[in-house]
Amino acid sequence: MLMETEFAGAVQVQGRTHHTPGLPPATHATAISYYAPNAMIYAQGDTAGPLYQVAFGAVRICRLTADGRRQISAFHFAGEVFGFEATSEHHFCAESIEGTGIRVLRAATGDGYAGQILPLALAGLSRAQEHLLVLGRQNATERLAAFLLDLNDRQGNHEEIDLPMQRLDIADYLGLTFETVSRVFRRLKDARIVALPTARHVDILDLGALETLCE
Amino acid sequence: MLMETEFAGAVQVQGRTHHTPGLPPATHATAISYYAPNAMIYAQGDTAGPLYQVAFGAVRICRLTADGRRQISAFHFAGEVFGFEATSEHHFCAESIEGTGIRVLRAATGDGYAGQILPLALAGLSRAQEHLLVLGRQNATERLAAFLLDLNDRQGNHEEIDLPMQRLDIADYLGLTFETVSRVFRRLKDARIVALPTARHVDILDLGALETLCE
DNA sequence: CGACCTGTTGATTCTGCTCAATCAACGTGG
DNA sequence: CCACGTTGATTGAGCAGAATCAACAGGTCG
Repeated sequence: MLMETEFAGAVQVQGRTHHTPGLPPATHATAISYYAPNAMIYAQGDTAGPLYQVAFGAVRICRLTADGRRQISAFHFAGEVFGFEATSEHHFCAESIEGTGIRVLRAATGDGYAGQILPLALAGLSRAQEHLLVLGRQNATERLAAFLLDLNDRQGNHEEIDLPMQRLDIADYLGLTFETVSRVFRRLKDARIVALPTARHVDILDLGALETLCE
Repeated sequence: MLMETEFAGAVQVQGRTHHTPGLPPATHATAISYYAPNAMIYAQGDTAGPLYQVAFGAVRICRLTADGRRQISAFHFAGEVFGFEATSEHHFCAESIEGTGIRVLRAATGDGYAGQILPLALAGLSRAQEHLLVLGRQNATERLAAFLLDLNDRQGNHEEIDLPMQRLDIADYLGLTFETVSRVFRRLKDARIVALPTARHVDILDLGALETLCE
């Protein structure tokens, strides 16, 4: 569905004016920067400030440890806003997953906008806390079930999920290995709870069973 | 160090006027409610609104799954503010760990205060994201080391840590069992990295080693 | 004192990781 | 067109770390 041109960085694209979910009121369309798949939007250690909104595509927010382990703290899709930081420095990095358009909203330092930013920050906090429960207390099957239900919600509850990210990204988000993610998909398939027409497309066959799996 | 009277609920105590870390400017001292150990401050499902500040004591923010597993998303100590919610309903519950004094700050709905609340919410988000890395990608030893370093920081870097919470609380915070927490303490003791004069008091003997443990 | 709670330690089990092979899809270049 | 290399995904075998089950010690409180 997206352009697959090959830029290392970003390029300006004409912005559109429609309002997407998560966009604060009184924000006007700005230019959209295009990022090729797996491009860095900001890095760990970069100066923080502006907020970013996904126009199209998908973004992963991740962090690397010294020995190469990676934790993805969140995925962001069209309409969602990311880039909040408590300090002036980014503790995580943001990367495009597929070809992705990004709007830069504004510097987050303006106090007059705090009332608009606060709900977004609180939503992010809530999502992170929810994910703590998954990482701290759920097994591999429950983790993947929770992930699929989350994606299903965010993609309109059509029970047909598009996975823009590869198995390693899912694994690093769920605190598993990509082999385990693959095996759990297999188990869900064998149990006729989901179908996998392709590796990047999931049909939910038994929504109730999936919900039961993560309580 | 604290009163251990036995109230099921809270009782009003005279508030003091000094400023503690994390207290937003222009907030004046209000009455302090006293909570006995293990008292509920708010429950999962309660209506959200006001923010709370720990005057003295310690609080755990936790969530239970249907089958009884528990995840503690955060601990809060004197001066810290908690009670943020993205929706009008609490998704987590807050409980006192020991005898604890709580100030109710104000209804969080006033937009004029968003500029004061936002930094606190962002700090909470940052802490939650940090904890995602611990739960998703670190082993038992690394988790406990990170926990001890965090507490050491928050208690003034004296390398003498006071643990107000029991092993089960630590376990539910770190996504482990209390037996594993106990065993890791043993290993750190055997390695002369910490000493445990009592089960609730930790002396850090080798700060560098502890820091190396969690990269 | 006895009951209970917290914490420690041991034995065993099991989930998910590591290491490794295989396969399919895709792109490139001869 | 096919040979080759690469990347992503799947699957298998064996292992390790943490969970589970269980026993026990020390302290506190009725």
